[in-house]
Amino acid sequence: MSMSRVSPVSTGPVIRRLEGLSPLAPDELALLRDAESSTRMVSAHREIVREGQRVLSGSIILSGWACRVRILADGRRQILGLLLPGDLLGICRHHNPVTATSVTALTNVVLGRAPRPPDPTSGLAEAYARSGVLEEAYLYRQIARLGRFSAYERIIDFLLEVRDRLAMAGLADTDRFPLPMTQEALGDLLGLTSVHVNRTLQVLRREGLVEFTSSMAKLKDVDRLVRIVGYSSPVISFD
Amino acid sequence: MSMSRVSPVSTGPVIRRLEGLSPLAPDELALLRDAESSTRMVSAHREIVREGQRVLSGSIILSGWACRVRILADGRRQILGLLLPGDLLGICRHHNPVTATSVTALTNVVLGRAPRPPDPTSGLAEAYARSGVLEEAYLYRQIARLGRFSAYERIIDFLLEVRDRLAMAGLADTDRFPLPMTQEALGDLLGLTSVHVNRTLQVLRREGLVEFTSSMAKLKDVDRLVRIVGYSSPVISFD
DNA sequence: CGACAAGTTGATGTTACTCAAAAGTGGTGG
DNA sequence: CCACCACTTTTGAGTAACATCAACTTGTCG
Repeated sequence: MSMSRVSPVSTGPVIRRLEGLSPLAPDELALLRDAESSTRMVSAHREIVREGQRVLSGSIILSGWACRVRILADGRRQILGLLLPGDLLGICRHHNPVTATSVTALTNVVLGRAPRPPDPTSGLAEAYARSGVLEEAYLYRQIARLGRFSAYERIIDFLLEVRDRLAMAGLADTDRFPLPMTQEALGDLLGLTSVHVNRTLQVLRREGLVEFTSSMAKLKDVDRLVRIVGYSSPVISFD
Repeated sequence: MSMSRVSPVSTGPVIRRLEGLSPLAPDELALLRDAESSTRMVSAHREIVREGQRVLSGSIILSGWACRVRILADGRRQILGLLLPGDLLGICRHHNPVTATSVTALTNVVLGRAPRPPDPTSGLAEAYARSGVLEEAYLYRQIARLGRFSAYERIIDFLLEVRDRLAMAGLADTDRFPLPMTQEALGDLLGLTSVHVNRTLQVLRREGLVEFTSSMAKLKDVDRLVRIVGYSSPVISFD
């Protein structure tokens, strides 16, 4: 990835993120801007797609947070992964007609229709492919988190991942970013109870590692957090 | 999927599995049989690919068990997912050059070169695509297992998944199938210590739910096991 | 037979869950 | 503006699940 490209200040999260994944031609940028004109709104807690439903067309998250979720027979809930602004949803990697998971809005969400790439070698197609690779990487990270991390580590690792992901869409400072999730939802994501999330967050605050104010998280010592969990950003390619 | 197709008795696990995913033309079957002639052997505990390596070409597992694995900085190990006979490995969904995870042989493994599908609409391409969808479904299941299941439930759910997957390759009876993993490895997969795996297996045996003999598992009451964890096989499509 | 890996057992410690209630927060309508 | 409501966060006390440590036993294979 070129390090010298300067992004214009005014682009939205979608273009920001996808252009960060692969350089886009002017006509592809135009396609993406079109996507932002035909939108679908989903309010918080509503379902976006239901597990087992046929996939009709791909979408992009223009704003808001959503999650893939699985509800167990006895009501337990596991959030499998997050979908943040600029993330893609329902991009058929061939023609798999059925969704493997339900997707639910965590906040109010605005969806756009993901434009079909002009051809398979276009920058947009490449960006979609890399987005898919990243999504897979987040799943692997989530598995390692749940399997081998303590509550304390899970929360730190999660915060660092979210910061990284939001930064790709231009939505995070180096140390501050929105975190519009209840402690209940955090528990469902990290395999914990909301009570234990609460207590662990208190520890992190008391240690001066993080701060939370009105749906914003602030990481007060990123280096230390990174060292605690051995965090590293996923590598996509060496091009 | 057609229910009336009768598989020949003598096909290997690869053809058995892929043909179950999508009907294959005679020339595609020939390609797969070729794959079984140029093989690579990897002995147990050896690495098959290393995280961050460039992906050269896709492989198929002809025999043996492997796993995607992540090692944490302090040596903790998490097995992210299993790769069983007939499973694909390193199929580029576009040209993602880098592996997201290491893959290690759990037993001696024989790999074949995955033939390139004649064209994107061929049965083989469809089978590869569905195999990818399944792999994703197993990741989601693994997340839910680690996040919301007890040790007892994790083991049951895992056994049912393995039985399903091996059955697709013709390697499982309804109630009996190979399970060539140490309790240590099971722990690394299910986010538990080997000691706790051992104790939980004892409970399952005492309850008459499962039996283990020389690397084979026998499920003695599948219905009850299915009900305990609310198990259901992943749905691929409605074609 | 010997050696090494795998499985088993016991005692103890820690992490995280459960249940229940209190305190804080934000939105809505009178 | 205030009263009310639902939701979220916080706190406390007790408990269950799982980890840790260390030893011992069993199996496997040269």
